[in-house]
Amino acid sequence: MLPNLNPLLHNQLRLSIVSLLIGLEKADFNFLLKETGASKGNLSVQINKLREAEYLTVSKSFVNNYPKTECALSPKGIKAFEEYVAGIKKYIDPNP
Amino acid sequence: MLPNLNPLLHNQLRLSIVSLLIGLEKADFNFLLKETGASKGNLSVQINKLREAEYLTVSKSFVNNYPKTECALSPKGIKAFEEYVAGIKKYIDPNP
DNA sequence: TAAACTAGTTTATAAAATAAACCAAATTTA
DNA sequence: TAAATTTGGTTTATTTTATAAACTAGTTTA
Repeated sequence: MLPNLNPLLHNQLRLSIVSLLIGLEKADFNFLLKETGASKGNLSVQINKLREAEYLTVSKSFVNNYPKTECALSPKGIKAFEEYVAGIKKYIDPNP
Repeated sequence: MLPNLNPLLHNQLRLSIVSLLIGLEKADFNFLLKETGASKGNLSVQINKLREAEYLTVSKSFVNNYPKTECALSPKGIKAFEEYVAGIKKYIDPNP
């Protein structure tokens, strides 16, 4: 039977965030905003959901007097992404 | 930028239905019920959404006095699935 | 003929996604 | 220097979606 897909990752915006972070290891709020095309509100909410699940860590600082929010995947997040990838492949790969 | 994912297919149950039908060309309600593990109500709703989008055709008949609902993917559904597969691969494939 | 079963559909509720509205601090402009 | 604008977000309200529970309609079995 087809495996369950982690509902936290089976969402376009959250999957985008994690997919981008997998390649980058670290990214700030505005980078994610531009790359995903999401609204600020939606991005903020989804980053928080991933943070609550401990899939990523969020560090806030001030750079040039402005607040700066940076995100980085945690090992837990990397593992969840890898499992999600293995799972979705069963749905999309006709020859497993 | 990462492509948008067809929201109709980016749902576990509907993706399961289409994924199963891609391999089978035709399947009845109870087969899909067993293979997906969904509730009857949920399966009924999601089949109807796919039918409304013309991703699959539904034919109803009577076999051994009982109603029988059969589903088959349409060319439109096959195309949508192929596009979805191409899209999600950009999210999960680190080396495109 | 009543109980249980088949094969679904409809509907009510819960959860999720999203955008709009908001906020505070910094900066620019008039 | 006061008002307007921009930055970098968060909170909240609304809409959409997903799901299960309840229901329908008919059949079989005891």
